[in-house]
Amino acid sequence: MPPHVNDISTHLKTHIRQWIQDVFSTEFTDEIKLDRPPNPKLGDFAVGCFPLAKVLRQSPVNIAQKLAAHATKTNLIEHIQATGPYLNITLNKEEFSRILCHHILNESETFGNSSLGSGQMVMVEYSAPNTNKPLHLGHVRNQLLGMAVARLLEAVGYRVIKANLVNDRGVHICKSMLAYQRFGNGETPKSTGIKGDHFVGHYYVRYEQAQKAEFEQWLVQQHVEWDTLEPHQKEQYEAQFLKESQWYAAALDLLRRWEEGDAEVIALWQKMNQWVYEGFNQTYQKMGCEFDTWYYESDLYKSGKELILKGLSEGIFFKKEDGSIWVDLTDQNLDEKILLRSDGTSVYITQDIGTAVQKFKDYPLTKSIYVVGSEQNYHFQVLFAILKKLGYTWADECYHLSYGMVYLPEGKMKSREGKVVDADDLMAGMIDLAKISLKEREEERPIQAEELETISEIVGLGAIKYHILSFQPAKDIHFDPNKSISFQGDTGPYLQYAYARIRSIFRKSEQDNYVSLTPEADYSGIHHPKEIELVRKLFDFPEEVRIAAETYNPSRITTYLFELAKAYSQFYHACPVLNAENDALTQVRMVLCKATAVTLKRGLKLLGIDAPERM
RNA sequence: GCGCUCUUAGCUCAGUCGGAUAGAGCAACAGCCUUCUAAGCUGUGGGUCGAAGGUUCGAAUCCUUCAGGGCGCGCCA
Repeated sequence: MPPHVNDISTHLKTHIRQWIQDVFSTEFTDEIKLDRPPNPKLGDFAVGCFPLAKVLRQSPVNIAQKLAAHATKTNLIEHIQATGPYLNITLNKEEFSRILCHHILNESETFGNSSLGSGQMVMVEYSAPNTNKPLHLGHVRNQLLGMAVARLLEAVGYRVIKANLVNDRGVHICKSMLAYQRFGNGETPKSTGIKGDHFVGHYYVRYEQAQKAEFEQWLVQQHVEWDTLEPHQKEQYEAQFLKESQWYAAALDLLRRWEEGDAEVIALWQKMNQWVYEGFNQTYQKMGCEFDTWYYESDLYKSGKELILKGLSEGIFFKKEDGSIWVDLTDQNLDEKILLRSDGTSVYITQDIGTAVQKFKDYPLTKSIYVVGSEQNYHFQVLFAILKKLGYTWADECYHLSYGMVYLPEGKMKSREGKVVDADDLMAGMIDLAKISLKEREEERPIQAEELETISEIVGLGAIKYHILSFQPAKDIHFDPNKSISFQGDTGPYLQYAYARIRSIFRKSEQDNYVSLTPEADYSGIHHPKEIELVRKLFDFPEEVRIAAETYNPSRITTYLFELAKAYSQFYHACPVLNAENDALTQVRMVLCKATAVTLKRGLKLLGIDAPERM
């Protein structure tokens, strides 16, 4: 085998730089961007000469022509052509595919990985559930995003700490506890056969119902016609009611006793939270969520107070007449924000300040990422600004990975009103649909009962995960449970199907040599446009992983994988593998198939999606 | 009212540093299973990139204004 180029893009960029040096006697130090020409006939790569035009004070068309006239071929570079302001480069397909396939098959599980983040540790905080109700579609988005970003960062070399910050205290937790005290009759998840988080969530709903009934009765006593009120009047009445509500008072009393350490209340709290964790863990396991460390608000809710007092003594914060402590962020286009109440107790952001500091004490982090919905954009601006004022230089390395709201056809999800898509229901529903689809195909593709279960789970979950992750994080999702997720077209199962077809080819080959197949082959047979398009797509994967990781955007990967699977499906249709014209062509197409399978599996893995051996 | 954000085909979404003719999927219509899985492939129709200005050789992309949607503006979390 002739000596070959290790890194195709480095080879191209080095040569392009050399040509620029030769023709214009100028060293071009900026990044050279390799694009793809709009029409494959123009070449495999394109370089726009616009950045050069500025430096050289010549038209990009001229530059492209001069470079093309001077450019020299190599083993890899077959043809260079100027088309308008673009320098189009056509590679020798035998070399291109040979180098690439060797690389992919040798790398295998690590294809696409890089070392951008080596030596750096980053924390990704995600999920952040409340322990009074089950996980819903909003958590699903959060968790899929958190896991995908964690995996992407690992792929580019970061050491990643996945953290869960559990909201396990507060009046909302006490509400479900109170309802359980009053209606529970000693029932347990075990005695009722209900998953623990749903069991507790049921009592939270019972509380809300009871308080709502009390409210309606109260309105009658007040002689108020609710429907005729203006919004601000409604707010006034609601506030007034909360002061008089027996139910709310009882919940607050439980909270007070919890904070005092009342043994009976603590025991109940621990028992009910334990039920919830058991339920959450089932959901986490099914979704593929993992955590390296857990933070609990019950441990942290008083933290941050000392930091505020220290900041006060240093003149960073100020005290108002009533004794409350504030920070003035108006110089940063933000407002004044309260940090400690007049009675000296913490507010939400006080605790977040303490927790942020704690994370950096616990781990030598270089980055700290918060996966939290866009409704808290302002909160995090304020939080990071305060940390910076306190003098923490790492405040600049804190990043709010904000994601858009999830809307149902009837509007925003409201858990208090039961207007949610439950995470467990969603997954079970999609798995059922996948099972139905598999059964419909049972005649052509017989399937055993056990395999039916595992494959429908892989496919159903794949459909959800792909769909949710295919949106850019910042964008809102309008989700229709009945219509949004399908198994056809631009979907998770489409990618899984491409993978399953490859595995099927290997099973049908003389001996299933998927594992043992080496990249040794005669690549001179590669010439079909669909083969070449597939090779081009495979080449793009590492760059896509890099961009997705740097921008915390898994939807780059969904888009890429769909294009890869589409290129493969077209190849599959046009280019017989086992029935190719000759054995050498079969061999090299097998290599292409394996390279595709490796890449698909690796890409799906980054998204937390499994690749089924058959479907 | 103030701040942030979004608006691309009937629907759901891509579109990298401003660059070649704005792309997919779904839905609709027309084809393809005696060849490796038809959850697939091929083809057709479908666009004033919310509107108007501006910057630029060049704007879906940057700036301004406007319209419409969303989120936030608690001694809540």
